[in-house]
This record gives sequence, structure tokens and C-alpha cells, in this order.
Amino acid sequence: MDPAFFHSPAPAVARDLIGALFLVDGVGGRIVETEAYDADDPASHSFNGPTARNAAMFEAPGHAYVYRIYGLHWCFNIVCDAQRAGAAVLIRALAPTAGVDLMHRRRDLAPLRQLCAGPGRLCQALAIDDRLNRAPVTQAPFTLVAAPRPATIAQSPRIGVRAGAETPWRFCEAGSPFLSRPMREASA
DNA sequence: GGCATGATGGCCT
DNA sequence: GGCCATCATGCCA
Repeated sequence: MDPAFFHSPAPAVARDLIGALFLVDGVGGRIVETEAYDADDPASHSFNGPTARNAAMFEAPGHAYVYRIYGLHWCFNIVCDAQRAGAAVLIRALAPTAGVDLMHRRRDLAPLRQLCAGPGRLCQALAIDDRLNRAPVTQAPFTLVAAPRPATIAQSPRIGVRAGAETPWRFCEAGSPFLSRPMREASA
């Protein structure tokens, strides 16, 4: 994928990544769930400016930002927005397509639907940790290929955030069984 | 199905 | 000391 893909603001990149193929060392699948964050966003790690932890968010678009959450899980983001620093897209869930057996073993034999259904789970399945922080996602060991056709996108507030809880910057492939949580009903 | 809780690190006030 | 962009497990229904 061309680095220019990541030059747009975070919500646009988050939307456009739905359906893209994402692999680490040939293991992974199609992206079915993302969330956008930027520096004006009180839910974002970049909201209060650069720190040692979030330094990768201020790299050029197309770099990885990997951080540890709750002391034990990893979360994987891609820096975006060529106009303003501190924006990134969190990859939250994949539909597994490649290296399913290996992911199954790494995930302690979790069922297929839960192999990559959540930011911590997909990092475990793809063996992502802080060694990949600040690495360019346009190069090995990453493979990132744009979606062959536009997916049907559903949109909702983000999961697990308090500040900015109303901002609808979660993007999902509508109807996918591999989401971290079902899309909230947009009732009548 | 829902809800409560523990694990556990780094950053914040 | 409290708060997290989380997950697995246990209990109860």
C-alpha cells in the first residue's frame, strides 16, 4: 500500500481500511473493524501532546504505533493525517484468512470468530508487540493491500472510551461475524 | 445471556 | 492512587 493512503484525516483512513488485507509475516486477514483518533480528541493518547509512550503517533503517516494497555495486552495503530500530527487508526478486528492454524495456536485454541476479534486478540494472533512500534507498515514484515471492492460500512461510537464517547469514529464491515462487539442497533 | 472481577504496566493528578 | 482505546473466567439466570 502506498504511504499516501495514510495522508487523509483519521476517520477517512479508518473507513478506507475496512476490507483491506493486513498480514504480519504472512499471517492475518481482512480488516473488519477500526477506530479513528486524533490530537483534538480527548480520547486520544496524543491529546495532551507527545510523551515517551505516544511518540510513535507523531511519526510520519504510515508508521505503526503499538502500545500496551491494562498492563498486559498490545494494541496496534497506524499513524495517518499528513496535515496534522498525532492522528492514528486503531485496528480492532480481522476476518482471519492467512495462517489460521498458527493464529489458533498463538491464541490458545480460541474459536475462529474470536481469533482476531478485538485489538488485544489480534495482536496476540499476529504476534505484534512493541518491537514493531514505529515501524513502517508499508514494508516487511507487514503486508497491507487495499480492499478489492468497497465494503458496506457501519459506523458507531468507539468501544471503551469515556472522553469523546459520543464521537462516531468506529467503522465496521456491516454484518461481519468477526467484530470485537456487535454493531449497536441503529433502531428505527 | 448478563455482570463482576482479576491480571498488570505506564501515565496522570 | 486512579484511570485506562482489554480479555478471560467465574457466577447467576
